[in-house]
Amino acid sequence: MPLQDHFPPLNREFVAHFGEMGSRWGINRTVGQIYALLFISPNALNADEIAETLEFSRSNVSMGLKELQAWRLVRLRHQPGDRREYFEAPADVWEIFRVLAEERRRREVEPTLSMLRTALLETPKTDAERHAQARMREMHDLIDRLMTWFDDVQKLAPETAMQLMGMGATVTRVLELKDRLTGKSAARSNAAEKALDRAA
Amino acid sequence: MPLQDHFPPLNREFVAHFGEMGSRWGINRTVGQIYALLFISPNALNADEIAETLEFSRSNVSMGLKELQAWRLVRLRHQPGDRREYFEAPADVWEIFRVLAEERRRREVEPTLSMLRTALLETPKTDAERHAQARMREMHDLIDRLMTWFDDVQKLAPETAMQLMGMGATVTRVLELKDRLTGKSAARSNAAEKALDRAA
DNA sequence: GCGAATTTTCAGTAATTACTGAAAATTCAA
DNA sequence: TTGAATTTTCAGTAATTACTGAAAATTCGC
Repeated sequence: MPLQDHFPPLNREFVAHFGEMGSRWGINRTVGQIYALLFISPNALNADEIAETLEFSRSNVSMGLKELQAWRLVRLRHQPGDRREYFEAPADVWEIFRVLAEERRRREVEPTLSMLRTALLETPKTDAERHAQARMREMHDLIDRLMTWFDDVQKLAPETAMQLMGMGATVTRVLELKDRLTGKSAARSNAAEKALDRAA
Repeated sequence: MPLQDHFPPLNREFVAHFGEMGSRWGINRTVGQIYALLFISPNALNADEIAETLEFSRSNVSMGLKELQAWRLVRLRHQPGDRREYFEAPADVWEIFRVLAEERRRREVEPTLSMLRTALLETPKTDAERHAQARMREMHDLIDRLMTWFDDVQKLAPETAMQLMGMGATVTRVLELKDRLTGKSAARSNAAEKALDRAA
């Protein structure tokens, strides 16, 4: 009886969903499915088990696992008395999020910032270039700010970061205090009010 | 003399970069390039101008613009005395970020949450399903928390949100105060210290 | 309404990306 | 070492996605 016969409908659907989602990101369908399978699996799986469950070729699984390792999304283990390699997804979902964010940043954000910085060093020759450079500066500054801030949040210990999530309202209060001290008017939004209620 | 001869190197590179980046996301290369071109353009462009500058077919530009409109990333304008449609990217980079985040959420996060919620309503039949469901709950709860918190931040007015970016350290202080009041130990990270210095 | 200007659609084709099986490479126990 | 077990590579092919030109649809001034 092949393994995939033991693959329950609930689990199948989860795996299928991540296959679909994977293709909306740059990640391909089968890589998404392999990751999803590992994520919900109670124990580490070897490549043959994955291939049999998902009905992919062994070589496809090998390539998929390589990509997941490049993303640092799966961990390699060895079972005593078994030469095969077993793979698992980290247990802590917050860690998974953190790793994913780091990798996307390294692969997408940093090259973009670097391109922008290079472009900003050039002396514009025409009006078109002058305007383009001004726009690039706006983009650069936004990304740079988002990243600096994200660093601050991300480097906190998981439980502190999770705490932070429930505290948007408190943050708003701090800003208001600062505004009051610096004499600016603190226009408190409706959204902030709701967050305040939830936090209370 | 074709328009693309006036397309300066600085601008070309920016457009090319966003083409590459586009394909790393689900977005295709030409859509990324069209958006980049509109982003750095000092004035709204019509489809023919875009097609000529980027050397795409007119129909390709038409499809690309449709997709950008579906993402709410471009705005349609009309010039007096001209029947053609002109397109532009919003000037405010923070607004662009907000719209992008909203769309990705609608297209990717909400369907995932919905799938997870459905799966969590099922009664697990096997151990495999029981474990899978527990993992799905962890994932659901993380995403749900991230989204709630992101709502709070996002709904603030742009300048307030931008202010917030510079205040990771203040947030940490608030958390420490809360910890002290509730008797927990407040392990303040090195990263938070650095953020504090920067904010001061 | 007519017709020129403009945009959209879509079938066909090109380009890209994904997947497979077979063969090569690696690993490790004996 | 040898060789069985296992993993990786890769050339060929399948599947998917992107792009084009031509035709259809729409829009709007007259």
